[in-house]
Amino acid sequence: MHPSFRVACSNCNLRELCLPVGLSAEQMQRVDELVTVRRKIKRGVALFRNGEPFTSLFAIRTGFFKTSVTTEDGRDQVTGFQMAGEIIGLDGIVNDQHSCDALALEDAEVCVMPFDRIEEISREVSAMQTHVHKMMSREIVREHGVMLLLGSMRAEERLAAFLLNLVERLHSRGFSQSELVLRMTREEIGSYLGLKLETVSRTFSKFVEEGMVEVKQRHVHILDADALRRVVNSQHE
Amino acid sequence: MHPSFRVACSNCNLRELCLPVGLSAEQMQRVDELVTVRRKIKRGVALFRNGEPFTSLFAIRTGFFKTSVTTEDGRDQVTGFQMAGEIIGLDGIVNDQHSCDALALEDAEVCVMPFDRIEEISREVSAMQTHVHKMMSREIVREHGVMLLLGSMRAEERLAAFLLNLVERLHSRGFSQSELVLRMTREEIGSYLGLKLETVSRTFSKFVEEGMVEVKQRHVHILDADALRRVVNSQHE
DNA sequence: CTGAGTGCTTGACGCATGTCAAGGAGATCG
DNA sequence: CGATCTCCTTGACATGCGTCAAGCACTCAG
Repeated sequence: MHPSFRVACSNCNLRELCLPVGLSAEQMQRVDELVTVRRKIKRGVALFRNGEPFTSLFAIRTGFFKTSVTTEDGRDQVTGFQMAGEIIGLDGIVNDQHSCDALALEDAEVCVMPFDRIEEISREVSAMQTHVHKMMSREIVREHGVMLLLGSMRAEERLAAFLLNLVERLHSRGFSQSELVLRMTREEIGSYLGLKLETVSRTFSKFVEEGMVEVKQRHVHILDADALRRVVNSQHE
Repeated sequence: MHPSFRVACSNCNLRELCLPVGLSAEQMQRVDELVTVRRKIKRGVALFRNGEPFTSLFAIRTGFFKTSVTTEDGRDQVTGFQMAGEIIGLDGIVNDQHSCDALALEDAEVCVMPFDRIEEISREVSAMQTHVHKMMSREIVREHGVMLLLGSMRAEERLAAFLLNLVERLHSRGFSQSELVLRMTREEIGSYLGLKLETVSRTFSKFVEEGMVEVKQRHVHILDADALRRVVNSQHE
């Protein structure tokens, strides 16, 4: 936890993902005071855990995370996978403590954004305020989508939607629209999609048989994205 | 849409559900400017629909709503049921348009809270700002719970969890902890829980056989809440 | 190189839930 | 009061996914 160089959001290449756009120089200066610390997280290590006090949101600079909720009786549900430019920790605001676990699926670095400072800046810079509101609303809408997926889709539809979503988010960050490397296990995908790992594996195999994707362990090559889209919209019902 | 009397949050008996507590008289006065209009919604009528421009959040004063998302291919998912004191419309913030439908399941009245005014007051009254953030975070956490339910629970567990949640929310509003009237159909419950209406019906019947509840159409009497809790925590896995 | 560990695939089988169908119970309205 | 409609219940059957089990494919340590 030794920021070897001055952190400045204004110079960050992920700026437009984490922060509002169109700020004046003066406003940008205010916002630059937001992130004072970056934190490196090794693969397999938790950024935060359920029950820990909430103080900050985290903007992912590099790496890949999963968030999951757990019940006393040992049930476990992955609630999302997060990549560079995305924000984690919003769940902690309501009770001043985190209500899920955030685990790094590969070595990662996050920008620590103390929430009281976010609130302070939001009161002064209304673009920042709007940005925070939209960020939270976006998460709510994302979760609506997951509920739709879990509540009404079949295994193939779920996995196809998952792959398309992942590759789209990667593409918007400058990666390929057809190649991706899964950072999570089949079991974690299954947890997220409400399926068992065997079903995930079988469904991958089925997609391969049908020529829609190539799969080599965690390397996935999407050969026919339209076919995947048709699977998602198969309006089976 | 003719508010027959001056609307004043400061006098509202639902104040502590919709608004921050511990405001000074001066702050309360600011907040009182928030709601200028109340709107009555008849059963079966939409408060808003997917795609409509977003301008306001709505605080439910009386009545009962469901929110649902729909895809082009006709899939439909109920994302929540909302009752007095709860806020709907948060999904609309991110894209300035609503991304779900909100339908009144019984005659209802809502307080219209223009969002630009919410933002304005939030900048001045930090208790209001915090309140808004917590409201949105609460919704995110609630949806995590639904994801857990949809992703990892079996039919009986889902329905038991649903009933316990409903009755708890009603109880905290001064209603019975054991009696409730369902405002939604079996099909709507099913959509919310990711089940078909027949499964919902059969599961109700099973709970009745086992003496946990009495069910007469939409009237439900919970006879053994602990048994329902055990069903939810059956850690079947 | 070898062995152990973890993650992945595949097969056989079972069960929870979906599907289809029939009929009953209340509500609403002429 | 009877007709119609919507909602609900229940049965019989089908099937998608889970469960259990075996073995393979990487990775990493020694």
